[in-house]
Amino acid sequence: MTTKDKILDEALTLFAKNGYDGTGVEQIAEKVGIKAPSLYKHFKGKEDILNALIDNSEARYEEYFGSEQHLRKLPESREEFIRVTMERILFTMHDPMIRKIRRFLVQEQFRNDRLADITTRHQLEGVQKMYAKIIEGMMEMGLFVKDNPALLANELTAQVVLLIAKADRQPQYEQEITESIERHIRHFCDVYMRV
Amino acid sequence: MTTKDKILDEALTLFAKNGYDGTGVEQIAEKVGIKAPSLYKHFKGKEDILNALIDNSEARYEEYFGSEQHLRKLPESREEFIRVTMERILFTMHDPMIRKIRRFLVQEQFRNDRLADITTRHQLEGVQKMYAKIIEGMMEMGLFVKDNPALLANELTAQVVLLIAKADRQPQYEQEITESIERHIRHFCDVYMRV
DNA sequence: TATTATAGCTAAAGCTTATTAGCCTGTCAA
DNA sequence: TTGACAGGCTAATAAGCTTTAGCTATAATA
Repeated sequence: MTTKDKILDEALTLFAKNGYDGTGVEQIAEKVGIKAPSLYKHFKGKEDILNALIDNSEARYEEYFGSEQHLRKLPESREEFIRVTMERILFTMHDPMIRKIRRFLVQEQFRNDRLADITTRHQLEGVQKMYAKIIEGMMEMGLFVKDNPALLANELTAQVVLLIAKADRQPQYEQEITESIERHIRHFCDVYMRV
Repeated sequence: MTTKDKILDEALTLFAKNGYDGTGVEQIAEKVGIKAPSLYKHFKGKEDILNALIDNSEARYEEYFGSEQHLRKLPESREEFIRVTMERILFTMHDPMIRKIRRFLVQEQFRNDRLADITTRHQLEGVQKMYAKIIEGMMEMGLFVKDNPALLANELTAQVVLLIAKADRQPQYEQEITESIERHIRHFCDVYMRV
């Protein structure tokens, strides 16, 4: 891991924790193990670090939501659908990098148009499109009732996104949040799955 | 409006726009029309202003979600339910004070436990409880199918909350967001209302 | 009327912050 | 071997920040 990458990594950690304005370049440097002025050998300034992080968030978005990996093997039963969906949600909740990006975006979403756009893609369009495809595939397999897949994907994901956001700010409720999410998914299956 | 109130008002406006750390006491003072040191005749410091704002957000929560005003006259038809729900949502979206509190909370939710708690109440529990009661009442009237009202309320409100958040950061999409919300509510009625 | 409190002001302290200038060392290529 | 460069360092600058001290005028009160 190069120093440049280490800077980005620690900067993201700190921005996620204390926000961009709440984080000093000195703090970042200290975590990296160098002195603040040395940062300027790698980046033009604090804002340059921010922009690099935005680029990374954008790339991460493509990588995670853009791939069609999740389509390779569609769930073939109600229980399998619930299981893989819960697995994906728990992964999203706990993966350190995704967590940091999520917290970072939530706090900085109003800083500029690009951040606003990425936040919407992460929070709405990304998950929505991903599940729309899965649900569409499962409709063709006769597992879901025929309906607008995009609309159903929204019904499924909106609550999950909100509950994950709650877990981010109040980790002490994680247990019950996870249960709420599973309850919601089961309810979703009750309503939209073919018996 | 006293100076103290004016300070709180302008502080909230600025915190909502640029965040707490992104706002200087000098800016607040300037908006109020006084010099920065004069602020200290009214508040012990910047953090004292923040705490007063948190108190206000808490009070505003009670006032808006705690009241049972919305229960006095329950909608008596599908179209009336859609109409009053859309009205309430549009009000929530546009009311300047509620908007500011929403933006403020979103950005500062990680600053301390109290802010995290209030954010959850505003974003989840408040709306959810309010609609749970409305839906429960309408179930008794035979308008909704019998089900768990809290669960249905979640299905209804989660998407609305997410879409309002999107409108906050990307007001240029307000038109389509409003349409999405109405579409979602109609879908909700299709699924859960008695014909 | 005398006095006291309120609420503004200027000046400035004192700290933090981002950034720059300039130096030093080790590495690698000519 | 020499020279260039990458990447670290210290010292310092310059600006910004919050907050305090102390002055003044007005309004309320005894």
